[in-house]
Amino acid sequence: MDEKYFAKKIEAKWQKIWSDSGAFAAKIVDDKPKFYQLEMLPYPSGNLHMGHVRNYSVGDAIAWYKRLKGFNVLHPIGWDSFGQPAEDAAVKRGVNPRDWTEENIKAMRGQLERLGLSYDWGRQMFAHRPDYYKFDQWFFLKMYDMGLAYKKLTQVNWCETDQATLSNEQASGGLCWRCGNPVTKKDLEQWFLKTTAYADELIDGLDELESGWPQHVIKRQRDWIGRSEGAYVDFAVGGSEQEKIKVFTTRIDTIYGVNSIVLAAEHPIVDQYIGTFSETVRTKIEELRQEKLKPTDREVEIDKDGIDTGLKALNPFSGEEVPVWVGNYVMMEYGTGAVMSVPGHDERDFEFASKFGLPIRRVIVDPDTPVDPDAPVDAAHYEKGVLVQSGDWTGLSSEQAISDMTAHAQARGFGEAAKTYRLRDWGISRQRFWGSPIPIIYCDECGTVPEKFENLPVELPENAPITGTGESPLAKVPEFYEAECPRCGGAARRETDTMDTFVDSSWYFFRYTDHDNEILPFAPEVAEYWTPVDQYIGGDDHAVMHLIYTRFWSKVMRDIGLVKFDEPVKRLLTQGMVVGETFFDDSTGKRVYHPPDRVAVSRDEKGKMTGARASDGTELKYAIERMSKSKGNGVDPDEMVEIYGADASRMFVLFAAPVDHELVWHEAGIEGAVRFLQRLWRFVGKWEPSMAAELAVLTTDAHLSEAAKTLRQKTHQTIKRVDQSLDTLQFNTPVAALMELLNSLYDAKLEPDTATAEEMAAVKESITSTLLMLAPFAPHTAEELYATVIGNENGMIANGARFPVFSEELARADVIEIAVQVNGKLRSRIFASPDAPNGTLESQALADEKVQEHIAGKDVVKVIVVPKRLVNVVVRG
RNA sequence: GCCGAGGUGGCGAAAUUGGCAGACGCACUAGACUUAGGAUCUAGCGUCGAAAGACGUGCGAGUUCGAGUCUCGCCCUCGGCACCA
Repeated sequence: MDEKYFAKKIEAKWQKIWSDSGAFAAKIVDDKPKFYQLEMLPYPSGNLHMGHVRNYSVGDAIAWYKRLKGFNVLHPIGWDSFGQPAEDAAVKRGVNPRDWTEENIKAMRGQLERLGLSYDWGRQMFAHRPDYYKFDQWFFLKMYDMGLAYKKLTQVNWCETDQATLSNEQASGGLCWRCGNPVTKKDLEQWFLKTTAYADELIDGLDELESGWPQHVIKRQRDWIGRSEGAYVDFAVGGSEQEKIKVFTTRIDTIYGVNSIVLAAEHPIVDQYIGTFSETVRTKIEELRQEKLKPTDREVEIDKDGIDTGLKALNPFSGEEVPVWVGNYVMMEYGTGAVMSVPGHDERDFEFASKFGLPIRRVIVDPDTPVDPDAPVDAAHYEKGVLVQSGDWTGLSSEQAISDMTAHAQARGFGEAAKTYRLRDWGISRQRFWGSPIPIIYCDECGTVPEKFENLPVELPENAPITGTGESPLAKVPEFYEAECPRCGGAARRETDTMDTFVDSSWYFFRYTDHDNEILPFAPEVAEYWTPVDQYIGGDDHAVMHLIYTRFWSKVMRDIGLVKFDEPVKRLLTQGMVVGETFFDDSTGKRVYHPPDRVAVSRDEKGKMTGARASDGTELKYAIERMSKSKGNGVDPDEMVEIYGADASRMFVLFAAPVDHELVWHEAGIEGAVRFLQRLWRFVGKWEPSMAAELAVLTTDAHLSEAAKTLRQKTHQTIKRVDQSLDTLQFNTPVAALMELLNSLYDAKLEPDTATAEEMAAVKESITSTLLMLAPFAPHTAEELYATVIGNENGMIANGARFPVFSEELARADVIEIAVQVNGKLRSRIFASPDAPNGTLESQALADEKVQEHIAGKDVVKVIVVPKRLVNVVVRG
């Protein structure tokens, strides 16, 4: 072996060996349990960033660990290769999106390969290739048949910057998920997938995921679906029996407090009666409608606004007539677009009523603090309580009233129990070229007709005029849109919108199991072996986008009969962001990343940074920001691999912070990982010549020197720690444990030329264990050294090596240190056997010199002994 | 405003789940080796103190023989949501 650790050389060597031998190609086998390890697939932008490196290093560590633990591991990778950046590139540089994408994939695959990730490259999927998107279309047609895909005219979320439609999930928070700019609304006809059909299942299924998914993701999904239980109540309007306004309320118990009905400006009743409204009212309504189209500014609280239409509605409970208003705070998209306004018990209604001087009545009181029901209402009291001024229901508790009044409304036919959801159907139409065409044809004779399954895929044309102005480029390509009606054979027009790229990622990981199937997206029996995904890893920015869509898709696949389970991902891990240190010039805002040659950092004697200057002497400020090219604080993974090696880069990323924490990239930190690998390399190099020969296998009761015995104990303690950590998805602590073990190997102070045969065997056992445990973090180095130590060139994978087995007996120390406290304060330490009886420990502690000093002249009240840990002497006086 | 997560050395963090706070690493300090060091090795490194020792996990209380960990109250930071009836 080389004297020096030369990362590039061994990395290239092992990458070739793995690739040539098909080491990571997955096959269905009977004699091992399967493990499906998956990471969120990359968008082929052309450049890998450190976030990818983190994501994939974690995934690879698990894949390696599971392989060494005897699992049959499937660890695939593919490309989320449809999407807007390809079109942006086409607009900006006139390149063909397809060529641009293919080239990027090639470049990024190279980057991934240089990291030595253990993927089964043979199973790659490419979203932009017809053999894949054919099945997006296949699924679409299935959903169309099932009534789960439909078209309607609605206000869609529209991003002016990107000139693109967004789903609700992609416009969450009123900001575009891609560019972060505020979202506006636009009227557009578009195709929807009925995610709401599975709303209850999507929410209830979260219970099953509690044990394997991060809590915050579950919480966000639950909030996003936003189920709320209450009742619909009909208010007759315009003095007619037939015309009704249906409201949704969760507080039917407050219905005697209704002072008005408030409608969203877009409510159909408004249009129906618009002719009867005064000019002033019509103008105001138009104004309110326009306001809603504007982008939402989150910082500014919107003032309540509205107008009395002059219409009257009848409260079916009280028989009271109340005015019908239009209000800007009522959303057409939620509930029924109409609310019963109860200012006494709802904050928003209170604000509205206060502003317009509408009457406010109290109908709920707190039974414990009696108030005069007629006293003026100072604020909205939304707490539940006991009903007052509520006809026959007066005196009931809110809970009782809710159930009784709902039943009453139902019996009389003017209401019913209802559930509403915040979740809305998924709008998938995109006026884009670079996506999967929606397989629908419009025929003048037959109307909307689905394409025939046998005509799939509906292929994208070679070229289209891409302008980035918001219309679908496909609408300008006659060869594409001119079609034959699948029903009557007449001339017809093809749908020119393409699907949201989130469609591709909703089912891609099933395709890996059977990636070249031409008939079906995948064969159910093949998927049955590999799926569901055992461990999924990605950023939590997808908590409500991709991760809701893919759950929805699985439920549809189950109903089609492709899979048998409800939830596609058993365990989910969300890794934290990788952020960069930036130095910037406060006056110009110009940012500089921190390679030491460009920024001079001054520190005090403790190492704390006191200031920073650019090379020209300007004083710089320090900040931590999301890594990005525009901020100039990005780190190029290729450069890291070039300088430090893939193993050190990967190891550092795992070691530097817990996976779910944000990771601040410090160039210096990576050197620690390099030093560790070099130290290990030197140690193995020193011992390797004497270990090439077969050494005796150590038995459990081998008679060992003190040094060798201690080493063996440490080795086994480390095996336990590393095994447990990896099993519970911790990666920083096992790396630390391996560093400790290497420190112990050095501390043992054994030398090859003086060591006994037993000591040599103990060192060898320790080293082999270290290398096997290192493989998940630094596989190339581990393989290379392992091959050297065991004298077999093929390495771990080829030899079917297994994770070292922990032995409780060997991990146990003969003598352990036990803390001795007096009144809870640490006073001394004693040494004892780990299984010394409590009585022995007690008397040993009491006899201790320092303890004696502290208890002299006092009464020993009691002595608490915690086996293997401490003795606490409690004294008084 | 509502919901969630979290405050531990100069920094990233550990802490066997109520039992020796600060493992491991970075940075820093001193020394050795060296033609050289941004290599390697040795030692030091929570605060105060010469030492003995005292204090120390955001702040204040409580439970306990014992609290970073449990309970209550407050402060701060970071995320998510935004009139969801």
